[in-house]
Amino acid sequence: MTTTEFDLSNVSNLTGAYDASQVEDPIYAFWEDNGWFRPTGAVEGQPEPFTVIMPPPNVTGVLHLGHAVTLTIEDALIRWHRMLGEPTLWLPGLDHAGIATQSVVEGQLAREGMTRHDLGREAFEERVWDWVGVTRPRITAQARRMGASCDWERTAFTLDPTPRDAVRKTFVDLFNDGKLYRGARIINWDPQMLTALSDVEVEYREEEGKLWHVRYPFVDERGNELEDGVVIVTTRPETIPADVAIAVHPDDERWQPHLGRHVRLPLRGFDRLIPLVADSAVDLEFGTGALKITPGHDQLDFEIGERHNLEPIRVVDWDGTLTAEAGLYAGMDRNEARTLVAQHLEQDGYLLKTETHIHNVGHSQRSGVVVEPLVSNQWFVDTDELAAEAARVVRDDEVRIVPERSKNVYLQWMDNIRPWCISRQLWWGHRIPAWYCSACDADAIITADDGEITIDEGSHPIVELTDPTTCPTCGGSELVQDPDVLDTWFSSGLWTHSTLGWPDTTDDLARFYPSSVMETGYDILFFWVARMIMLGCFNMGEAPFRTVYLHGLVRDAEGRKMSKSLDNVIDPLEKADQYGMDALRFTLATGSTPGNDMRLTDERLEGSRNFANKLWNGAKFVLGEIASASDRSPSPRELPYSSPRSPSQGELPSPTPSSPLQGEVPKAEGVLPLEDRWILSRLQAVTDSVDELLTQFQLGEAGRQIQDFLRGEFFDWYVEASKVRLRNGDLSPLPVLTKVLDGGLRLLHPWMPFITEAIWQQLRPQLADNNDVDALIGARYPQPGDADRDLEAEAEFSAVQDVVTAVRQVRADYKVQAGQFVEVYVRPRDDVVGAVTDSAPIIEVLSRSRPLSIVTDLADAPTDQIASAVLPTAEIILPLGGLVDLGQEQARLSKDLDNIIKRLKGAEAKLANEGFRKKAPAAVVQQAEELAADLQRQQADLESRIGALG
RNA sequence: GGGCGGUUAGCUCAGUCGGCUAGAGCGCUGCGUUGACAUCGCAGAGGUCACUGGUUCAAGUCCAGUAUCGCCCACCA
Repeated sequence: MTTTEFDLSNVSNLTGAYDASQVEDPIYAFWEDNGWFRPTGAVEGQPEPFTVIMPPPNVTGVLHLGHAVTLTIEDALIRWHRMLGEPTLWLPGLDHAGIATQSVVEGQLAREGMTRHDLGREAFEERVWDWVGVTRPRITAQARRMGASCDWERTAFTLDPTPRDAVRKTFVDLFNDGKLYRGARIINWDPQMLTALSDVEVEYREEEGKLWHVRYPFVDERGNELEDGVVIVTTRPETIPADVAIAVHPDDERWQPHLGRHVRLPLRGFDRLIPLVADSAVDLEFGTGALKITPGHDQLDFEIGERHNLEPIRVVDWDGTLTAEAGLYAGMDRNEARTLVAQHLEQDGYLLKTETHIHNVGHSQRSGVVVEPLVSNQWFVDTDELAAEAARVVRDDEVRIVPERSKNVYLQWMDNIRPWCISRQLWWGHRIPAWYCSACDADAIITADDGEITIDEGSHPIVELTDPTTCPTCGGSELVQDPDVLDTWFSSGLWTHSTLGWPDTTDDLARFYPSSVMETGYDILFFWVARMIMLGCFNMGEAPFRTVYLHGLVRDAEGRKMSKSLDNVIDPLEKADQYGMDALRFTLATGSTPGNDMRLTDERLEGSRNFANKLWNGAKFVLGEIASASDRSPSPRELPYSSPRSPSQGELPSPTPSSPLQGEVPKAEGVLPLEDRWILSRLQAVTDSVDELLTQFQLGEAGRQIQDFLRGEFFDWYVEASKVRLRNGDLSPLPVLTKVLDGGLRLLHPWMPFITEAIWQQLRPQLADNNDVDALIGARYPQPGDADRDLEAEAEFSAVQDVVTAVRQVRADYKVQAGQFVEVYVRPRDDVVGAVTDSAPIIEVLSRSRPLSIVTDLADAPTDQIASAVLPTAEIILPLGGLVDLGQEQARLSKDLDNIIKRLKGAEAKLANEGFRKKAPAAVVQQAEELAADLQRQQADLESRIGALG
């Protein structure tokens, strides 16, 4: 692959700290211009591709934190697999988002004093397309800023020709299969958007309402009202005009004698009689045990009505006002009517009681208004068989859901699924591909004054793959297309294969279906994931992805869900401007575990930014040293500590590419100093762990471990230790510095792609194997088994760290001046596993800035005016002269001793336990024995130290 | 009504297969004008792992229950 060079000189005048704004855009262009986002290694017989189909953002939206999480996680997964050398495809796209987009544009029109009806259907659609023309590039630009390494050349849109064909074919196939039908059912109606909704588009919120106790009087044979009657409770008295019965439980003894009798509607202007029927759906515990049946405005009542052949009456109109059926209440808003009806009931003596009542009220997810259950002619998908298969593939683990617990949520939903209402009375979306014959369906086709058409009951839809021109029944050629559009999730549900060319048989489809991971928020598990699995299985005969990864919601610092009304929405791009995109990504990726919500705070973002800065500066140091070494070659023993051409602060020094470091890191044990062996082994340890974690989708933990390694081990210890060797010209640490920095950058790249690439571009010429690839995005990801762990070195260096920390602690305790020369006497315990066998690393870490000398024989140590420390692997003495206070020293050591004794007791108790010795694994027992022995030695040493003080 | 999740340091959160003294960041205390970095370094303080019981040689981790906060689903009007 030919690539253009990434030139950091484009990144002008970096001063001070890492400046993400100077780096991110050029790096992104560098990747994209060099084709890194296209699937790589597209060769037959290559590893199975790793594919992610991006959840398409709403075309009119702006990128919010949910998208930011999605893009971060998917990009990290994609980059990891790309670096593993697998062919990777990340396919981006956008969703036309029917109802959401239409409501945005209608809002714009409203501000101009218009409605969509003023424009008419065609002009309105044009208007939306214009708007989409503005927003579409905006949202893709935002995704680019995130660093998303997706294949923009394959960008899909749900209204593109291929997804359109996919919708058409799916609709026809479902119809011909009998899984799609049109009919009058009770549906959720949005009286503001004036459209039907599916069940999942209704959000239930607890609200305080009123529970009215209303008496429906019995009448005698002549129709005169009697004193007694049936008392029901209702929350919606305005629907009384639509009542068709009173239902009670068949086992309810209170009402059995009255079954079959009639009561009269207790409302002014109504003398309609309705029967008392029995239905086991009635809860005899609730209220009075009697339920008014209003099939036109309640789901349960509709079902009861069907069982008793009771025709629904529609008393609430599409716009939420009352219909002519409501008599004197006609034309009133449903809430207004509710109040007035209650008032009348009270005045007329039918209202027995009013109580407050907390109940769940359904609101339209989009408009927020209270949903009205209405009987309406709509298109439905019969989901029974689709759901059974969709449940099976998850139950059989053909599709794995992460986190695992979401599997139950999914299955429970699938097992209780109801028909899916897919028609929407909107203009923006996929027009329903059904036609009606003007002749045959003349009665069903209703044309309003403004020319708009609705299709009534009893129609005969013509559903074919190509637009029909003649009626198959009468041969007539006057056909009318269904005016409605499809639920936006119908086309999104096909996304997994419509983006790959389906219904055509394409190479992409063959190669990339099913995709590897579907990553999205758990909040759209039912909306989207469930539908994709149902429709994917139906169309393709195979589940659309192997794994579903569900991430949690991003909340504000107080843990609240972000919402416009709370005015607590955090703009990810604003945060990226402030802290850098890598910092934002790292924060989002490491901020939570799969499926758990996270809070985003400035403190966390700051922490990530500081980590990026640390990395930048650490790399700057390593690169600077490489540059100096190159300038002053050949003799590494004569390396000056300072660089002759010291790079200006903040700028990454550019080592001369023509003089890379000579040689690979020596492999043979014993050749390398301890700290080299240690850091290389630790690098491998982190590599192993990260591989394991990523395989389990634990991106957060993996990212944190890499951070801990780079900061807590590489920069804090290895780089510090390396400085002595750089200064005194011993065996150069540069090969190891280079190798570990390289490894760390590779490991971190999926989380922080920009800064790692920027640094790596400068490091690349120094790498021993720099010929294979010239961008980190395509470099090989470190693998388990790349190197052997060196557990001995890890143990021994750990002892070095203990010694160094102990010396620092003593110095801090006695407030030894930073520049003050101090000797340190160390007696390593060479009889202990992991003991320090060589004092050089201690010197290297410690002597960086604090003059000291190390004497490894305690016999030579002074006995007066000393501070000391006892470690499992060594004993330490520092002659501090007048700084030492006998009482303080005694207190310090006694505290240590107390601690040791406490732990020793615990260890001994454990070992004394017969069960432990018998049942615990031998290694664990041995470990405990060694610990006890260590502690005993430390106890003895401390006691003798304390004794010497007296 | 059913289901799920959280409860670990002052705060926000990790903690993988049950196993050494339970970790990080922020905050806090002390020291530090270190030739990568003050967006920093070093050292330190700070924990009954919500509670009760159980399993186990061993429990933050597994089981049962309780409390509490949150979420999802559901045809109690």
